[in-house]
Amino acid sequence: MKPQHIQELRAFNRFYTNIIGLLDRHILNSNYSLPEVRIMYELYHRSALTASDIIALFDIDKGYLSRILKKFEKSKLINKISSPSDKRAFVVQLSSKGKKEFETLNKASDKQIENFLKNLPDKDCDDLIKKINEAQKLLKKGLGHE
Amino acid sequence: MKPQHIQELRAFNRFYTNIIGLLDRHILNSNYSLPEVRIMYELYHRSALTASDIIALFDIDKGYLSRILKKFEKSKLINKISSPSDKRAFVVQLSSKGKKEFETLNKASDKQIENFLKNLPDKDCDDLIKKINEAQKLLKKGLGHE
DNA sequence: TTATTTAGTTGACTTTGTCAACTAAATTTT
DNA sequence: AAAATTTAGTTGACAAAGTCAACTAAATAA
Repeated sequence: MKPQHIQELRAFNRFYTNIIGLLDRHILNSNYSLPEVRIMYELYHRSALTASDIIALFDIDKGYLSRILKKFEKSKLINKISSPSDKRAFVVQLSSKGKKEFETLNKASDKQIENFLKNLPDKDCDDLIKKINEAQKLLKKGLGHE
Repeated sequence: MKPQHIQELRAFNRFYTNIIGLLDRHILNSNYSLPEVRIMYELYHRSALTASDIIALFDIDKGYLSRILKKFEKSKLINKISSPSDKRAFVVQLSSKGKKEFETLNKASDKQIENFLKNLPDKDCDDLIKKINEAQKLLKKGLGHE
């Protein structure tokens, strides 16, 4: 690794922090915070998780999570099913209202990205996706050795 | 652009949000918040900016910025030089203490990235940087048409 | 059985960020 | 040039986001 590499990766990080910030701003105009949406995302895709699972996934404070789930419960986005095998724990699932809500957010995010990509000629778009996929693969390789 | 592209870019965004979050956690153990460090970064590299310049750069709330600069001033990281041409405005510069402080943070960030990259074989590292640079170029092209 | 650990909750708190009202100087309009 | 508007930055009041530690109750280990 050359010293230059460090500087270039950091430059990319600054750049991409801005992009992500821009995209996230969008979500922040919804009624949900970033962590909330990410939790919904996981619940949507994994169907059932305990609070502890979510803590492990995101390394989020358990008090904070507890409140987020309480908010979700209050607005009927989730069902808490108390685990029969462990009476302290419960499994969380998105309710159908929760699923619908997530799908709405998800579609909006898709639209946003679509809108962004549509300014890029097809060839460039194809290239871009190839490159980020390859980059991601390499990054994962790097992380694997942590 | 194919529908698949949207999904892949979004997957990358989720992935990279985690990476950035991981890297930033580091800064958050320093005595500075992310916006603070980013402001220092700009001051370090551009040498002199007005508060309005900074607002334009980051699209940050001016009240919030005002307090950040006040904090910097209190800990003698910056000098406020009131502009002779506009008595409402002032130009901000890092003091030598401020420069030193930033350099310390900056070195720690370099180390962190170095540490991350050192797990990646040289060839991969080279590839990775090429790919993110190319991706960045394409992304900028996309943004240019917004 | 006692001790320890684990799952989740709650209260008190800090940090981060937003909003609107405000002062003073600069600029535009008439 | 006087009045009206805009711009630069500050301040107070507040909301949202996040942290920390004490707590209950159940599970597991000694």
